[in-house]
Amino acid sequence: MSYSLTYSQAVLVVVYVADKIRQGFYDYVPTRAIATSLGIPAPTTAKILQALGRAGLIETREGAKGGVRLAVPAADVSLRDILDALEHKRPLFQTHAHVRAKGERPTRAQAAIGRALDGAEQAMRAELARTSVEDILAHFPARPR
Amino acid sequence: MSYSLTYSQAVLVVVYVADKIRQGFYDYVPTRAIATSLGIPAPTTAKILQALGRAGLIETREGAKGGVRLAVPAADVSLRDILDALEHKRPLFQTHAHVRAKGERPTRAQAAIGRALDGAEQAMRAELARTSVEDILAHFPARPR
DNA sequence: ATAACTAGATATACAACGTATTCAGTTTAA
DNA sequence: TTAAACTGAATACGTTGTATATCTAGTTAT
Repeated sequence: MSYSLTYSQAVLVVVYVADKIRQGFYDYVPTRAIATSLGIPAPTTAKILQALGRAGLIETREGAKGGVRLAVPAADVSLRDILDALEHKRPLFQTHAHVRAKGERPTRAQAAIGRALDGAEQAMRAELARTSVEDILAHFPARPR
Repeated sequence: MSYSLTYSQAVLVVVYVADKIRQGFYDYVPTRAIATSLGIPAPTTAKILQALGRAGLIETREGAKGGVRLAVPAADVSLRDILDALEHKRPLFQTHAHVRAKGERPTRAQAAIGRALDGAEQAMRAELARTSVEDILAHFPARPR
């Protein structure tokens, strides 16, 4: 199992939008332009952008010359922010919800397992928080060749 | 999205089997006994055990008085071992496979994103590797009350 | 008025998951 | 030898989530 493809696409979208600013384009970027450039279907792109907008990572403008642009500086957007925008802090591991063990021993085991899995998830989230969109941008030049 | 419920169940299963040994029961434990005690459907339990068996974490015995038992000491089984047995090292994040961005800039962005996501996954896996089944067992007493 | 945009809702196909059932083979005990 | 207790394997089914497509409605600039 894995995180949805949409998350990776969302990161790419945010990076693309941030890159536009870095290249000196400060206008709103239309959804369709993003979709075309990144090879992501427009409806999917729109959905991603809506989630990012609701999370306050981008701002949108309706109407002609509308589109999206970054609402916060690229350095202030971490991969974790994007994950939360898409996944709404949904837990990575399913622990207590549906396992109906009988007896105290398995129940205590479950609690211990749950804590360990939580720890692993927090480790991952902490690592994601360490990487900002600006860090990604740093891997290629600001100016197109 | 999340890891399958099956993974959490698998951990619980391994802990249960290890706990049996700790309680002085060295016989093979039948699948059905595990399923009943843990409230996991028998076919699901069987599938989990098959995966664990293929990974060498447990050994199985067919026939009457058959069942499963731990193939390695509980201290040598980490939560990561169990994850790999169930998920076969499938990546947590979908990165390169289906995003068909056009141009070098998005492609380089993708590579950078992929590396960052890999790092996050490795952080999680490292954390899982730090917890053994014995660590889980340590959270409750060896002897039943 | 028209074109270019987002927002929202609905629909569809597909994959994955969890569970159930059936059959076949193995092993032990009586 | 037979029956019971077990695992292994295959198949089926229902549910859920995901990705994509389509359509309608509203907004904004020219």
